[in-house]
Formats: sequence, C-alpha cells, structure tokens
Amino acid sequence: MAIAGKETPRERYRAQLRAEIKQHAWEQIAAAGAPGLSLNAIAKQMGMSGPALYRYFASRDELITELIRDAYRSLADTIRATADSGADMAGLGHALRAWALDDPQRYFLIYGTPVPGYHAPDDVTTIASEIMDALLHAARPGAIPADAPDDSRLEAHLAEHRGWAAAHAAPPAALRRALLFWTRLHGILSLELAGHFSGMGLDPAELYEHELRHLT
Amino acid sequence: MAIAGKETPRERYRAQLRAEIKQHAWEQIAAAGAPGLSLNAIAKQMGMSGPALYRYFASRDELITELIRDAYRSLADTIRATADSGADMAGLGHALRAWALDDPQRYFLIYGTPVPGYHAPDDVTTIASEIMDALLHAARPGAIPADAPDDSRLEAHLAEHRGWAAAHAAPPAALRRALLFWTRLHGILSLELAGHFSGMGLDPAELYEHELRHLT
DNA sequence: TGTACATCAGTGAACGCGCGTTCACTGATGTAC
DNA sequence: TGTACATCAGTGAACGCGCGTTCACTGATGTAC
Repeated sequence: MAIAGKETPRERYRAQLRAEIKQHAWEQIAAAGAPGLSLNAIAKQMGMSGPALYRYFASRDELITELIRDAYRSLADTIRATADSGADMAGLGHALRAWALDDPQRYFLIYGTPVPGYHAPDDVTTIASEIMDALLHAARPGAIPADAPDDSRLEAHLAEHRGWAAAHAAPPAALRRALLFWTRLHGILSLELAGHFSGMGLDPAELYEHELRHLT
Repeated sequence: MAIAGKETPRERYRAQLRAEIKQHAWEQIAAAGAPGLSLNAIAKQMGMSGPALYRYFASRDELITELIRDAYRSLADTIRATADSGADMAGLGHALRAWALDDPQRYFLIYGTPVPGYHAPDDVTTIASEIMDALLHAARPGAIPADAPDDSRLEAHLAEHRGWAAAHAAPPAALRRALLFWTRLHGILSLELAGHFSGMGLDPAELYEHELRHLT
C-alpha cells in the first residue's frame, strides 16, 4: 500500500495521464466548443483506444465537470494572486481580462450558455464565492471613490440580501461595487469574446478601461 | 405559375409547415440547448419521417441560421416598437429584459457561447445594426443626464471609430451611452439567465434597475 | 368539363459515421514471502 | 534474491444508438389544353 503523502510511480503516472487527457480536452474545446468534446476523439489523438480513458475518468460528464472545476480554480487563483499582490480593482479587472482572452472557450465554460438540465457540483459554488470574496476585499470601504452615485434603493436591497457576502463586513456600497465590477466587465468580455464588436470597428479594450475608470 | 403577391394554397401550406418545424425546433432548443437540435427528432415529434424535412430546409445548418435570423429579427422588432412608442432608454431596457426572460435560449442563440468556426450570414449583421440604431436614437443628446462622467478618453476613441454608428450624427456621449446600455445590461442578463445569481440570494432585477437609473 | 401531364410532399431503405460505454482478455508492473 | 501472486493499464470487439443526408419511389395535388 502506498504511504500517504508519498506518491508511487503508478500514481504519478496516473496523475500525469489524467493531466494529458485534460490538456487534449481543452484543445478540442478550443477547436469545436464544449459540446464537441469526445472521449473517443481524445483517445485517438493520444494514440490509444477509446475505452482506455475509462481508467482515468468514469464518464464524459465527469471529465467535463473536472474541466469546469479546473477553469473556476484557475480563475480564482488568478484573481486571488492578483489581489494578494496589492492590486486595486482596476488591477483585478486587467487580470480578469487577460485570463479571459487567454482562452475564450475556458471563459465560456464558466460564464457561457448553460446546458439546460446540467447542474454544477457544489464545490464549484464554493470556488465561485472565493472569487467574490477577493472582489469584496478589493472593494472595501477605503477604495470607494467620492463620485459614487447615491442610490439608496440598490444598497438597501443588498443590505438585506448579503448571504453571498456573509464572510465580509463590507458596507452596501462595497457590495454594489463588487457586483457591478463583475456584471459590467463580464458584459464587455463576453460580447468581445463572442465577436460582437468585430464588425463595429471600435476597440472593446477602450470600453473596458472606461468601465474600470468609472467603477462606482 | 403563381401570381406574384398572391399565395397559392401550396405555398401557404409550405410556409405553415416551415413555421411548424421552427416552432418544434425552438421547443427542442429550450429543452436541450442549440447543440442538441436534431432534424430527425423534430420530424419524429411532428409524426413524419426524417427526410421529409429536407423539403423545407436544405440542411440542419440552414435551419439553425434561420432560427438565429428570426431571433435577431424578433429582438430588433421589439426594440424598435418600444422606441417608436416613445420609450426612453429605461423603457428599452425593460423591453430587452422582458424579451430575454421570455426565452433564455433564444437570447443565448444570439449572445451566448459562439461555436468556433460558425459565421453568421451578412443579413443578421444588418439586423444587429438596426438594434444599435434604435439605441442610438434613444441615446440622443437631449437624453444625456447631467451627471454623465467627463471622460474624454473613451469619447475621443468613439469619435474616431464610429463606423457602426454612421447612420447617426450622435455625439460621442450618445455613442458611449448606447454602448454601455448594451454591455452593462447584457452583463447582468446573461449572468442571470445562466443562473449565476441563483445561489446568491439577491435579486438581479434590482441590479438591472440600478444600471438603468445610472446609465451615463 | 374532362383528360393528360407535371409538380411536389412524404416515405422507407440505406449509407457512413461517430458517439458513450461494457466486457472479456492480454501483458506488464508492482507486492509479499 | 527469486518466485508466486495480485494489481492495474490498455486492447479489440461489440452493443445500441442517433445523427445528417441521399435516393428511388408512391401517391396526391395542381396545371394546361
């Protein structure tokens, strides 16, 4: 039996092959989108037979779930690391954009069109709230600009519905700021990644910067 | 030969069956998303054989393209009609939201995850700019609020890249307003429709209203 | 108005394909004495 | 250190399925004289 903490060669090999499978899966998703992901195609690409992959993933669904988990994990780590390095919200915005542009289909795996009937496992919800935590921390009181609009309606609502921000004692203005950071930047990013600006002749980065400058 | 403008019974029947096929297609998309759309399944649902549908659509791709076109057309008509009834931007925002909530998968067919390699036909680009036209008209000078931020950087960029708004003599502030209307509301809507607020315990409608109130 | 012909909707069989997944099996790698 | 056994990776065949699409054909509907 393997000693806990010490990996046997077999375990190392398993972990490596799982990683290799996932890498091919990402390439396939980048090429044809998530619905086009096929275990058999991955196996062929790796020079092995289809059933072999079932030693590493119980089903296609498990693989996809794992990819979604990894995508969330990667985004959360990126945001967290940026926040830890002392960046402000604009810095987080730039990190988010770079992460999204790095692999659009990975972004869409998290924030794209949902597949009716599919429900993400609980742990990705946990990771999602990690991301919100980092945003909330960056949106802490001292960082609220003076020209923030005075809108008691939204803040009153947020003050009463702050379960998602329970870990933080952030004031309503910070809750609002974190949420708008998320929704506004996602709006630009998802339209940009989907190509909706491409025929318009303007640079979405300018819009993005504008939103970062006026994040209230 | 049919007299132009006057439909023969056969033509009426054809048009009706095409519409019926599309309706079943929408139901199927609502149930399983666009990638799950299948001509054979539609035929079975309608009580006919698979190949029969090829009398009405040359291929699966043509059907999907037609659905995308219809979705764009429906959105453009909704926005246009709302604008023509004298609504301001907030009114347009409410119309957009109602349209999106009415059929989330239809919304995602336009603004959701793009399928790598798929390119929409030219005419949908035309319809898309119709929508932008209506937004630009509603964002005309007189409607710009006094608390609009003074940001010469974005407006300078837009002043130089206004091909998408060529039909309008709108000032840069109006261009900005129309664009932010689009990106901000899409941000909230797409996250809402994808269920990203569902575990958070807050009402995305409140966020949406906030953005409409502070559309600068 | 009736007959001859052309048009067109829809069928059933078939093609080729790829999918996810199962199963019995081979051969290599690791473990226990 | 060598032998006996257990574990595990990977294969190839197979199952059942659904897909898009083509084709030759039947039968009904419309058109022309």
